[in-house]
Amino acid sequence: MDTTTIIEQIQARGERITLSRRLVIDALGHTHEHLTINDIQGHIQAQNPAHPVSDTTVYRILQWLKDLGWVSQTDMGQTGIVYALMSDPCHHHLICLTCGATITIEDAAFVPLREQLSRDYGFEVRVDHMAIYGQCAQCRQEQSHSCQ
Amino acid sequence: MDTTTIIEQIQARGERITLSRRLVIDALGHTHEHLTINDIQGHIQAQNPAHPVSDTTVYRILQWLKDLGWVSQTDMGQTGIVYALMSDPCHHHLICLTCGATITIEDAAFVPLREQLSRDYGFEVRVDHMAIYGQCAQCRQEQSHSCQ
DNA sequence: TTATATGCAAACTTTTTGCACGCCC
DNA sequence: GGGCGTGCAAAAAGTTTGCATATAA
Repeated sequence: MDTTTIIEQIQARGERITLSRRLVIDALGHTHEHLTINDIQGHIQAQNPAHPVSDTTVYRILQWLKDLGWVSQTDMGQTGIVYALMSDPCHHHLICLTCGATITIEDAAFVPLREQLSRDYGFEVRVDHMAIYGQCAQCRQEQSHSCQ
Repeated sequence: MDTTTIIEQIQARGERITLSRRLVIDALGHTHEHLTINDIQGHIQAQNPAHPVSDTTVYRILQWLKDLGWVSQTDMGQTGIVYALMSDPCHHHLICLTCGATITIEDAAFVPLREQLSRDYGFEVRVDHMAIYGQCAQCRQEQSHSCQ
């Protein structure tokens, strides 16, 4: 779904669309990566230097989009907190606690878990992104060489 | 595993054990819940008012325990960041984005996922706690009553 | 004795709030 | 025109750092 469609859907719900809101949505829609506040600011700065959006407003717009269910928020640990459009194709990250590497994985791995949580608890998982911490293959190998 | 055993194991690794460190470990070991910095401070205050531990030191001790792999850190959203001993019996939380309810679930639900990530990516998940965001059964039901 | 842990104070980062002004519908 | 969104400045919350002192081994 492109950002124009998203904006139309938001408008159809009676929400007011301003230039600032459009710019934040465009920044999120421009990539499938997950963006920090700084990433969003940087993208707006690069794409539309004539209309900077203050930190305050970016925070308020992200809160509004989260409340509407259009944006997810994820704590990526060292990287900080990142945001993404829920409409993006789903993917997730494995984050290595030893070397900090992030491994992108498809959503398919989570489908069985989601089905189970829905079946057993009636709980509907509503994130387009999950961050899973642990240790990557390389670091596991290196650690096994030392006398641990 | 009780906290005495944990402390012995840490000591066996050549780490220095101080009263402050013992108190933080005791606070974490006293419950199977996940504790915020304030929870830890509060527990120390209640159990051992004669030896308060400064915020600075609690942060440093938690960082140290995380590096050693004895403590997990989880972002619980509104509740803030919580810590728990990795040796505790594993459990996880479903957090409702609508009403804020937290539902505790057993670790068993995650075993297949962990096995798959280990098999497919060589990645070893190392958390004793995962926070999963979504919407609980009751809020799903209530929302379906309105014209959404 | 000696390296390491701690407390205090201050700095720093990130996020939130109050209020006057400006803009979308 | 009226209500809602925005920017600025300041505050608040959470976390980190430097340095002198205290303590475990």
